[in-house]
Amino acid sequence: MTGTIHIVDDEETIRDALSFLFASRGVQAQGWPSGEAFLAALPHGDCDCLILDVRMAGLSGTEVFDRLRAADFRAPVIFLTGHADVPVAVQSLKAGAFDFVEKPFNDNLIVERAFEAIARHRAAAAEADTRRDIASRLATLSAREDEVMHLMLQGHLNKQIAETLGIAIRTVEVHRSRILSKTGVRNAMELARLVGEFRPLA
Amino acid sequence: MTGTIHIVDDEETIRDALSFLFASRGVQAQGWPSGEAFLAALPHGDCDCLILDVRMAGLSGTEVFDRLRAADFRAPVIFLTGHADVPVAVQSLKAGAFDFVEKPFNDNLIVERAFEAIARHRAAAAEADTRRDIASRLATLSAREDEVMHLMLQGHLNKQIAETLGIAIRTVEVHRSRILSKTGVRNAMELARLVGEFRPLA
DNA sequence: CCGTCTATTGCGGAAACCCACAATAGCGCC
DNA sequence: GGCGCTATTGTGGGTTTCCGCAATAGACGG
Repeated sequence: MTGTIHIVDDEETIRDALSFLFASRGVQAQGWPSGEAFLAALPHGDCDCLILDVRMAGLSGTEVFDRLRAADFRAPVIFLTGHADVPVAVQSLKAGAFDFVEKPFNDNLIVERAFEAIARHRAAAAEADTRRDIASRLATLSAREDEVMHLMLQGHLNKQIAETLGIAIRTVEVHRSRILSKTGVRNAMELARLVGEFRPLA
Repeated sequence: MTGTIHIVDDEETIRDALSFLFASRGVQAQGWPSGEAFLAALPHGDCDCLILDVRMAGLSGTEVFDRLRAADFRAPVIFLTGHADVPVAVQSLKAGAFDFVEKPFNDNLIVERAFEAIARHRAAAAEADTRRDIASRLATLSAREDEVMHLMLQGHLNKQIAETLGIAIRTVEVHRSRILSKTGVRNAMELARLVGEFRPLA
């Protein structure tokens, strides 16, 4: 497993222990003594997983989490907590946190959770790439082409689309051809697959 | 809001208070004094939401939850807990519980959570219905028809499918026609939409 | 004004799709 | 054996799709 884990905890012993633990597992780790310090650096691209303590001087873990979400931070967040607090745990999980681990924690457990979080993050990033690619292709379509595409995807014949839009069949054919060309597919079925991957066919 | 909520808690005062609260909001409620009693009755179809206490004599709430999941019980489960226990809360949520509420709870909060759970349950049930309908249609296809359908959905021409399967084009046309007829769609595009709703196009 | 792009349209020919009508063969079940 | 179902195939005719070639009109920006 490779990747980079960031650890935000105001207890230096925890930061160092976790950094050493992850380094021994082949993962890079960087510690931050406060939420403020981490937010000031905010390494979007160079963070595969964030381990975040709940209770800290200054900004609390949950406050940091709120700011990260507002900043569209996508890496998975594993909370550490030394004091049980069910509502905070429940709310954070429902808000998208990856996990909640109590201190003192088992080394194997924290590593396993972190590695799973990284794997999930990787998969989600790949899917986001695909969606971005498809979106950029669809963005090249003119308004009319977009209109024709939706009718195509609903299974309408060219003559039906022509009637609906009040244009000639030949015009529909031209739009169809340009849609397929711009999106890089060979036929309407491939287009359906492309758009289906992007979002549910509406 | 209509529906039926079941409440499992060994404290009679809690059961009665919640039953009364929900009845006053137009929702039917039924109380059970133990997990064992609820599991013995196990009202699959007549349960839109289950409110389940964590700490009970006999089977605990989480033990009941495990058994419900093993029994393919689909209604959303809201846990009540009077003693904070973060690992239990985290584990239950990750296992699919809808929410975790601490006692003593605010009436409005519990009602709001329950109503949202019911709404989610309804939406999920409707989606499951759609998937079941589609599955039953696809189940009517013969092995050969299924084979042809997949090639169709990949955008292959009839002549290509014929070559791939080593059969005549006319045979491919016959299979196509039967596939559309059996699935109740008008053309290949509608078929793609149907299958796309069922599962991602592979 | 000129160039670029989109939207629109027509003609004619080729390819692809669709299907009624008809038939044979194989398999499984009663 | 008879029946029902699936798989397969052919013929001929109609419909739909596709596209090269060609052209006009409008909007926008330099």
